[in-house]
Amino acid sequence: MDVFASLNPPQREAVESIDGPVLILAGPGSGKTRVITHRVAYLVKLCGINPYHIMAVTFTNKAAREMEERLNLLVGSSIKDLTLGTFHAICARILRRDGEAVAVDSRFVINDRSDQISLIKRGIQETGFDPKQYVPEAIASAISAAKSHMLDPMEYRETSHSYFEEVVGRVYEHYQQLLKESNSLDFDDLLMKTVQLFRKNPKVLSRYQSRYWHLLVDEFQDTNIVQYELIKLLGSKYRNICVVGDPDQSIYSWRFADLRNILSFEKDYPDTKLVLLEENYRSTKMILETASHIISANQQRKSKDLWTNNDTGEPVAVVETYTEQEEAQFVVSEIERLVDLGEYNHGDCAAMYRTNAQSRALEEAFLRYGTPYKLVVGTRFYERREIKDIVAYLRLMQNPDDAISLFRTINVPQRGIGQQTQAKLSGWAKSINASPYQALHLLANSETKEPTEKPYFNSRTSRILTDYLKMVEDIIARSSELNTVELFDLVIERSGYKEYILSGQDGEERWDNVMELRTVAQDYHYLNPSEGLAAFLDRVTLISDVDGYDESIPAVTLITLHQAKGLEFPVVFIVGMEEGLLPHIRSFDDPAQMEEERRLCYVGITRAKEKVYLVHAFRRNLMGRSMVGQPSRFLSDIPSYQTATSGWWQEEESPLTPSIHSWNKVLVPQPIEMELKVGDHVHHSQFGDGIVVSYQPVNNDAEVVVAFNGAVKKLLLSFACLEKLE
DNA sequence: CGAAAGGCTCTTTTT
DNA sequence: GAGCCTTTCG
Repeated sequence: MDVFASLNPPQREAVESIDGPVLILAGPGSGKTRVITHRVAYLVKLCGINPYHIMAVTFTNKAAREMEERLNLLVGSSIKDLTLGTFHAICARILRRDGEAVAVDSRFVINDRSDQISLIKRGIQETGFDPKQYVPEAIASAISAAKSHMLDPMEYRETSHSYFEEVVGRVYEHYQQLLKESNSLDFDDLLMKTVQLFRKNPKVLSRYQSRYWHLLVDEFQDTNIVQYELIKLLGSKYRNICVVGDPDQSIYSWRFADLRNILSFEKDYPDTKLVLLEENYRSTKMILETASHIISANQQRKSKDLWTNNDTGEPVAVVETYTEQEEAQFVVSEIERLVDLGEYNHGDCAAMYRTNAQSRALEEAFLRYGTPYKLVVGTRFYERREIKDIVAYLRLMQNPDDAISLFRTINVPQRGIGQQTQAKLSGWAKSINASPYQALHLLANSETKEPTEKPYFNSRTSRILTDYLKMVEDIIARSSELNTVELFDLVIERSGYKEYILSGQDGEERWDNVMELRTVAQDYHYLNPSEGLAAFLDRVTLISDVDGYDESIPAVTLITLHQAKGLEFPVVFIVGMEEGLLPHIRSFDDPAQMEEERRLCYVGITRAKEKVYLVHAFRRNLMGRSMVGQPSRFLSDIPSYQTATSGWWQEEESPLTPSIHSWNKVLVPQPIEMELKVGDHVHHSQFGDGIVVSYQPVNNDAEVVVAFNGAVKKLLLSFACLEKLE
C-alpha cells in the first residue's frame, strides 16, 4: 500500500507532520477526511505505532464508523484497538471505567435532551419556581452553557449577576441533585465529569496521557471549551495533537462551540505547524466562487484562497416559486427532469433546509409524484414513544434508581397507576430521601414501619405497585445471565408490551420499530451482560442524527443544513432562501448569529459538486398563517453573472414544472392601488406597524422605506402587502 | 382515580 | 400544525 499516492503537497505535509502540534485549516472539499485517515494509516503502517496509542475524535458516530471502515482497508483489523468516536462516546467509556473517582457510579445512564428537559422542569418546580414563567428549555440552555464553561453550581452562582441567572443557579444546583439521585448524567456532564476526573486524579490522568501518543480531532471549529480542555489534558505529555477544522463551517455556536479554540490552540502551542488545504476537489468553479462571495461578506473572518481545477460549470440557479408547495414541486420536477435526461440519478440529489418543519412540504411532493426520497431522521427514531418506552425498561434494569425511566414505565402498558398515584409515590420517596424504586421496595417489604410514615394507597393500587416492583426485580435478578437480546425479549414478554402496542394506533408500524431496535441490540449479544447493556444504552442515547443515513440508498436526500455538514452531492437544492428562514429570524438582532447563518448557507452550497439551486417562495405557511417573505439577503451577495435566474434548468417543459420567476424580476405585477407619502402609518403582516420614511416610484412600482419598531425595511410596494393606517 | 377530549402556546439548528 | 396542559366525563 502506498499511503501517499494521490496526496497533494499540503495534504502530504498534514499527514507526515507527526511530531508536535498541528493545525490543519481545511476548506470544503479539500480532502480533509482523506488526510485524517491517511494520517492514522501513516502512524500505524509506516511509523509502527500501535493503534492502541492513538485517539481520533469525530463529530458524529457515522464519521467514526466510516473512518473505521476506511482504516480497515488501509491498515487492516489491528485498527480495532484505536480509540475512535465522538467526544461524548469516548467520555462515556472513560467514565464507565474510571468515573468512581469523581463519584460517578459505573452503571449511570445518559439522559437525552428530552429526559434533561423533564428533569429540569421538575427541578424548577421543586425549587419553588413556575415552569411557565421560566421556560425549561431556556433554563436547560443556561445550565448547558454553564457546564460547557466548566462551571459547577457554586461557581455559576458566584458569577451570576441577574435575577434570571440567580434562578438558573438555584435550579442548576437542584438539577444536579436530581441527576445524582437517579444516577444519571446529561450530555454536558459526560464531558465535564471527565475533565473533573482528570483534574482531580493525576494518577488516572497520567495513565491516559501515557496511553495516547497521538490525538486527532476533526471538526475542531465546532468544539467547545470543555472539549478543548479535555484534549489539552490528554495531550500534555506527548503534545502530538492534530486538529482539523474550518472556521467558515462553524455552525454550532448555539451548542457553545467556540471558534476561539482555534486561536487558543496556536497560543497554547506556539510551535504549532499550520497546514492550509485550499484546493477544492469537489465543486465547479462557479459553485466555489458563489460560495466564496457569500462567505466573504462576513466581517469576523480570515479570508482564504480556495481554488479548484474543476470545470467552470453552470451558474447557480436562483428560483422563485409562488408557494412552498410549488417550491417542493419544483424540486421534484427538476430532479425528475435531470433523471430523465440520464444525467443524474435520484441518489445524486439532495434538498436542504434550515428548519425541520420545512421537510413536510417536500415530503408531500415526493410522495405525490412517487419520487424516492430519504429523510434523515436519526435521532427521531429514538424519540418515538415505543422506542423510548423499551429503552426506559432496559435503563431501569441497568439502573433502577433512574426515576425518569421508572415513571415512564410504571403505567405503560396501562396498569391503573395514574398521575395521582405517581405524584404520591414520588413525593414520599423524596421525603424519605430515597429513589422511587427504593421507596417501592420499602412499601412492599417492610411491615414494621410506622403506618403513618407510608403514604396511603388503596389495596388495588398497592397490589399493582407491588406487582410492578416484582416484575422489575425479577428481570433484574435474571439480567446477569442474559445477553442484551435475551434481556430485550424478557422485558417485552414480562411487560406485555407487544400486546399493548399492537392493540393501539399504528400498532403494526410501532411494533416493527421495536423489532428494529431489537436488531440494534443484536450487535451487543456477544458482550457480557452488564457491558453489553451499557454499550447498547449508550449507543441509543448518543446516536447522532446522520448516523442512520445510508448513502447507498438510491433516493433523494432531504436533510437540514446542519446535518449536511461533511456530506457531498452532485446536485444540491437549498429551499427556503428567504429572510426569516435563512437567515433565520432569531439571528436578526445579533450580528454574530447572522454570520453563523451565512456560514450555514456556505456549508450548504459547498456540499454541491455540479449543480446548485437556491429556491425561495413568495409566500409560505408558517404556523398555519400564510406569510409573504422577501428573498434572502444572501442571494444579493452573489454577483449576477454567477446566477441564472431563468432558462437553462428547464429546457423542456414538464407538466409538473410550476411557473418560475426570477426573484429580482417582478413576480405578480399588481396595480398599485395605494398612494403613500412620507410620514404615513402603515401595517405589515410580518413587521407590524411602521412609519414611511421614504417613497420612491420605480417603473410601475415604488420602493418604500418603512421604519418599523426596531427595524428599518426597504420594501417593494407591490409585494409588501402594506396596509395604510388612518 | 384514570382516560379521553378540547384549549392553550410556541415554533432553529442537536451531541 | 403539534405537543402539552387542563378540563371533563366515565
